[in-house]
Amino acid sequence: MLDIQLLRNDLESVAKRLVEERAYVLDVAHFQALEHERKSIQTRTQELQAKRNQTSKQIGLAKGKGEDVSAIMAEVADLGDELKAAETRLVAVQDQLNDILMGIPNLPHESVPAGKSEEDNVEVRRVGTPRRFDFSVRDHVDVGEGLAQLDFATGSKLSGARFTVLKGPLARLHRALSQFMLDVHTGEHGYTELYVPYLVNADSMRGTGQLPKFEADLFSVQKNENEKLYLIPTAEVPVTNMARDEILPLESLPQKFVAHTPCFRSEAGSYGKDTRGMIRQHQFDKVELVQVVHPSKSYEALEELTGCAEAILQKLELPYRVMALCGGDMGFSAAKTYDLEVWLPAQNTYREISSCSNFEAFQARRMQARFRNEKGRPELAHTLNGSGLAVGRTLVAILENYQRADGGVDIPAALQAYMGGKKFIQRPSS
RNA sequence: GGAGAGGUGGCAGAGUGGUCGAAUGUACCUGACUCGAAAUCAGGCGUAGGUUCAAACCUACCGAGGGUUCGAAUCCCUCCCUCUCCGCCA
Repeated sequence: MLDIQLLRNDLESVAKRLVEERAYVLDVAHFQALEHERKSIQTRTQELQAKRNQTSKQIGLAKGKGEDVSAIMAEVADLGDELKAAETRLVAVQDQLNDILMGIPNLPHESVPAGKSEEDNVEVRRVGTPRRFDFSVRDHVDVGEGLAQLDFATGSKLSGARFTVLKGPLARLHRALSQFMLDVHTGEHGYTELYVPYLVNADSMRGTGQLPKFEADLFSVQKNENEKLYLIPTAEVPVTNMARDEILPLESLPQKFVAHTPCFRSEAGSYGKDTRGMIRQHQFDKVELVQVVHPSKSYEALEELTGCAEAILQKLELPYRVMALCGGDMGFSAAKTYDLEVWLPAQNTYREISSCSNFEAFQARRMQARFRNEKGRPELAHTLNGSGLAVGRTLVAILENYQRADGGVDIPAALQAYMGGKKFIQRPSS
C-alpha cells in the first residue's frame, strides 16, 4: 500500500509514474472526488461528535446537580440522526478510498529498469558455465521417469494435474536439498530458522499483498461458517506477518528468518504454461528468506539476501544468472526485484529459481509493521524476501545439469553428505 | 466435543451508565539530591486520524463487529482469542 499522504499531496505525478512504470491506470478524477468528499465529511463528523460529547457532559453535570435537563435534551434531539448519517457516509467513502489504495501496486525504486515485460529485464551478472554434453540431453521428466523415481501419473491420480510423486533416492534428494539450504542459511548467513503455519487467515494474506487482488491464485479451506483459511503460496506470508501490528525495538533489527514450507498455488491464468514436468506445480517446497529491516538499510539488505540465495546455486555448482526485473514485470508489492535464473540444458535457457525483492514500506504499511526509531517514534519498517531456493525447481536443475549418459544422475558434492555419502542416483536394478 | 473463567496502557491491576484516554503500582525517560550510585522527591511517559505555517485544538481507539442511550470500558447481541477442568487425539 502506498502512503495516502503521497497521493493527497502529489496525485498527478504518482498517477503518471504508475502508468509509465507499472502500466497501472489510476482514476485521478474519481480519487480526487472521493478524497474531497472524505475531507468535508470527516470534518463535519468530528464537529458533530464534539458537539455530542460536549452536550452529554453538560447533561451529566446538570443531572448531578438535580437540574432540569429537558431543554438541553431537546437541543440534541436531532443531532443523533445527522451524526449517524455522517458516520455511515464517512465509513463508506473511506472504504472506497481504501479499496483503491489496496489495489495500487508499489512504485519501483529509481534503480529499477524501465520496461513493460520480461523482454525488458536486465541481466546483472552470469555465474558458472553451462556444461557441454557429449550425448543428447534429456529433460528432467525423462531423466526422473527413466530412474522410475518421478511419477506424474500417480500424482494426478491422487490429486489431479500439477501434482507429483517422488520416490526413493529422488525423494531423499528433495529432502536433502531443503536440509542443505536451511543449514547454509542458518549456519553461514545468520538467519534464524522458523517453523510456521501453512494455513493463514485473510488478515495475513492482506498484509503481504496477496489479498484482496489475487484471491484466484490461492487455495483456501473453510474453517467455519464465518472464516476461511488460506494455504500459503509462500512462507513469506506467515513469516513476514509475524511483524504485523508490532512495534519492534530498534535493536531487534535487522530480523533475518528462514523457513522451509510447502507452497500452494492454484496457478490460475497459467493453464497452458509449463504443463510438462515439475516446473509449475500446485504444491512445491521452498526455503524462504525474510528480512525486516531499518528503512535506511533495505537496499543493502536486498543485495545481501540475493547473495545468500546465490550462494546455494554456487555450492550446488549450478550455472545461473541474475536478472533485475523491469517495472512492468515486477510483482505487485515489490519496489525492486532480482530474479535468479538457473540454467536448464534441456530447455537451453535460464529459468527462474528464486525471486528476491525489497518491498520497502509497502507491506509494512498494510500490516502496520513498525519499529521504534532513533527518536523513539514508531516508524514503518522495510520488508524483504527471497527464495533460497525453490526446492522443486532446484531438483529439476540437478536432474538436468547432473544427468549422465547412462541415465543416472550425479549428486552434487555439497549434497552427498545429506545422501548418506551416495555419489549418484541410478535406476533400481530389479 | 462438554463445563467454567477471562480478554483494560510495556507489564501488573482498578474501574458496572456521566469531566474515564482511563486510578494505582511497576518499568522507562528527564530533573533535584549525591563525588558517583542506590534510596528519596518532582515532572514526563499509548496509537492513529483531522484542522493548522505553527502553537494548539478536535476526533477515534479499553479483543473484533453490531445494538441500546443525550451519554458505553461499564448494559445487550454475534464472533474471535486465552486460561482451567473433563473427553478425544498425532
